[in-house]
Amino acid sequence: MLKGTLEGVVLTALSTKPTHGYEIVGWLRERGFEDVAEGTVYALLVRIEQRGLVDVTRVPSDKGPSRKVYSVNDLGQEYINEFWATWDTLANRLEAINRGRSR
Amino acid sequence: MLKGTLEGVVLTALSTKPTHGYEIVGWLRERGFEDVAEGTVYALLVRIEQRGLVDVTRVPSDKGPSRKVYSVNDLGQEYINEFWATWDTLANRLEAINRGRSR
DNA sequence: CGCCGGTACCTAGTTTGGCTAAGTACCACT
DNA sequence: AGTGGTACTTAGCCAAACTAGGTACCGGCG
Repeated sequence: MLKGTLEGVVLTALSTKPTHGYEIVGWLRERGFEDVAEGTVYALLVRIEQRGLVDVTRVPSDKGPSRKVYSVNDLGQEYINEFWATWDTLANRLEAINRGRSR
Repeated sequence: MLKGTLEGVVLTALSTKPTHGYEIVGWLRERGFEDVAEGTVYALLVRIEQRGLVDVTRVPSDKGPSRKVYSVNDLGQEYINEFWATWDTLANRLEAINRGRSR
């Protein structure tokens, strides 16, 4: 059911604080997305990079291999705004249906 | 972004009133899902039937070919409950992230 | 020194569930 | 006979999740 929302979520995370994939995974876990696979996140990051929604810089780490730090650019910010707008209308529609259902 | 939610929505619709595919499409259109393709709905109906979430009866129509009327069974109702539960937690998580984002 | 665990990233292949774009067929009405 | 609304079906595509690995860097420990 998550489909499509993960991208918006990750971009939103990156917009408040540019960071790298491994940390994003941890950030997601803290927010209830426990069973999002690492591979999913990395694939997603590749995708948003290819679409030009984020800028990337390599940053060395003292605890392991160098990190790819992603930061949201203008196009990405635009995407984020649209994402939350569509999320909002979808949530409203669903809420209306949920209220009307028989329980 | 709709992915996965359509099923729950359609099943919920069917749980309040058993009906056929063509009417479901209209029902969806009235509730903001204007651009859900007919093919999508019929494919979805086949899916939920194969999973045993609905029972089907053929009902003749005086305006066209006979209708396949779907009604939600116990298993389907269970699915609906789970669907709204997961939707709820997802919506809460998203809302929390949305509140926290920089605008 | 070697290896283990944590950090960090990447890939191939599959499944799911949308989409388009057709086609079929029934019926009423003109 | 043809048109338009009703009603269902199918084949094939694509995005985005998933599984299930692999690679590599680093510090610390025996």
